[in-house]
Amino acid sequence: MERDHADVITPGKMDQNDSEPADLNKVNSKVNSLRVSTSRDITETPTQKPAKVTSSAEQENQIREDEETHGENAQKQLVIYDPDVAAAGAASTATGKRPHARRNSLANYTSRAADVGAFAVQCARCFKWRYMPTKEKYEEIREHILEQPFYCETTREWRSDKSCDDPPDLTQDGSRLWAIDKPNISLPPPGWERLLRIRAEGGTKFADVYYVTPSGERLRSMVKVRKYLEQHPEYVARGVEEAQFSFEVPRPLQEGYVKKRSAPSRDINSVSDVNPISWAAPEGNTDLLGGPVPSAPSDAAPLDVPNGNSPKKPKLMGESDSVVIA
DNA sequence: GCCACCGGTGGC
DNA sequence: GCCACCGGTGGC
Repeated sequence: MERDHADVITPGKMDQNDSEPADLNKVNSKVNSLRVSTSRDITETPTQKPAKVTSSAEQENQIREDEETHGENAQKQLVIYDPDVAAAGAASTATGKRPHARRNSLANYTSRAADVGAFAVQCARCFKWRYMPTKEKYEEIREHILEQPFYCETTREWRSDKSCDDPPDLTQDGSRLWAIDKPNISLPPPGWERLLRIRAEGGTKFADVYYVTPSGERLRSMVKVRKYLEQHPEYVARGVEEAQFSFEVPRPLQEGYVKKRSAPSRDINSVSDVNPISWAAPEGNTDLLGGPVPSAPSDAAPLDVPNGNSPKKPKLMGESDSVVIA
């Protein structure tokens, strides 16, 4: 295949010395530096099955089924995006005028797009979510997630030392925006960065991917990458190749986050919709994530802050969001 | 003027 | 219907 170039970086044991749960603080600080303005009213109809809890055996079967059905692993790696300040966003958009401000200072985040706040990966065994200490580590794991499933013990690599017996690092409550990432995306070449920008709610797209070249240029399509490499053969000489780039974006779990394209021509059929199946219940696959999440006791998800006053009722995933598995 | 962000669309 | 790609533009 074209994506086997695992030797590009092979950090093998790249252990950044993030020990301890301080890792999470790290993640947090990242989060805090980027705000989101999405006014994601949770108008989600709670029609989804409320996270049925099944035996792990059942789940494994479920997983297997899904794997066969969808040809994808059941274990999803996630990009989590913290829409805290939802209220702020709502305020600015309520005026009807374009709040086309760019965030920079975290003080005035009237912006819409934002960076991903934190990354988590689901254990293939217990299905609990584990924070990734850094985006880089996340990307490493994602690159081979299909062949090398992630387990809680993997957190040893950054000395987090979680096991399946430990409570989850976080659960899918309504306090964040969750998105399912695509598996096996190649690491960016050394010196390059893959940038994921989440768009504001209600737009026509969920996110954008940019590659930042070592010299700081931003490339936003394969066409541009190709062109760039042509003009900079030195990178090619050093082994940079197109296969190392992917502009795939995650999918939001929150249905309706992205506006559907309005039908170009009114077709009598489509006008009265009639076809709720077409995307109301996509993939027909709604329980994976809702699985085993142990009712997340008080394990105070490190990221939820602003909504500290929200109902502390442990909402299981699927309860407020319809789970859309990519 | 630059660029981050968004919308639109053509091709699959 | 999705998504790769690109044009437009508001805010700086």
